Amino acid sequence: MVNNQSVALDRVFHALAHPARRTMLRQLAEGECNLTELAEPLRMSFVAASKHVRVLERAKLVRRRKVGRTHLCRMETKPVEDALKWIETWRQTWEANYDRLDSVLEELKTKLKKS
Amino acid sequence: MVNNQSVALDRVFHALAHPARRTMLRQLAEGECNLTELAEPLRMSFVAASKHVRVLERAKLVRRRKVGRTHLCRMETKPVEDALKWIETWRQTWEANYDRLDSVLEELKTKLKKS
DNA sequence: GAAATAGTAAACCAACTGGTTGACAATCGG
DNA sequence: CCGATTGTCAACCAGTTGGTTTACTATTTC
Repeated sequence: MVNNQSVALDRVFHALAHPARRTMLRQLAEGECNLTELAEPLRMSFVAASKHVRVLERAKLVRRRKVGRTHLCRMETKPVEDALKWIETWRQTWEANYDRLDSVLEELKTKLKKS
Repeated sequence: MVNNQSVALDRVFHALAHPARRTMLRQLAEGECNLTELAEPLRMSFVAASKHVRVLERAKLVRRRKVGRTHLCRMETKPVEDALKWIETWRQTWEANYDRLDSVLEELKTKLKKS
């Protein structure tokens, strides 16, 4: 059935995996921009930049609002929070286990010193 | 010059952008595994799984240790922490700006009520 | 109404992804 | 030594990504 939540995560992480899109997201964090403003700092054609915006939209990291002939883009934070939540759960597991591992190693080291 | 830090982030986010690799990472958070153990829960050939492990290695999320004929994989957390740090910085910006936007909107609403 | 601006759509391309199969190498257990 | 296990490598393939160019639409501005 290929979980929906999983597909959403796929898209978010994929969206974050390109420097041009991360640049856009940092810019969008400052506030709404239109496509021209988003494309301007990038060393690529306007069309290419427009495609990157679409990737961000597919990941629901960006919502678009048409105002006259310009398309204003606004950042959406929820999908990022979901991604962070996934990482956080994962982190809890590894911290539990790796901390345990570390204390086992520490115990071994202490025992070795005593012997 | 295409920043090195940026390439590292590209790889980490790309590594996280596939469900099979996330499954592997969740499993690795429990402790070291060999390739067979990592491949077993996935509905794909062993070779395909092995390629996913290589993607995780390229992102430095996994280190490999050869023990006899088995390859033990261990998770590395630093690259994830770096990725989280990037998101955190980004979040600080958007919280600053979107909170400000929200209070501006709140102020407007109050003024409207009064008039 | 004509020119400039903001953006989409379509065609194309090289490179990469994610999967397969088949053949091989190395190691372990009897 | 032989068979099973663990894993690699190479070739192949269809689909996606990330970029280009060229042509088009829609809106604003003069």
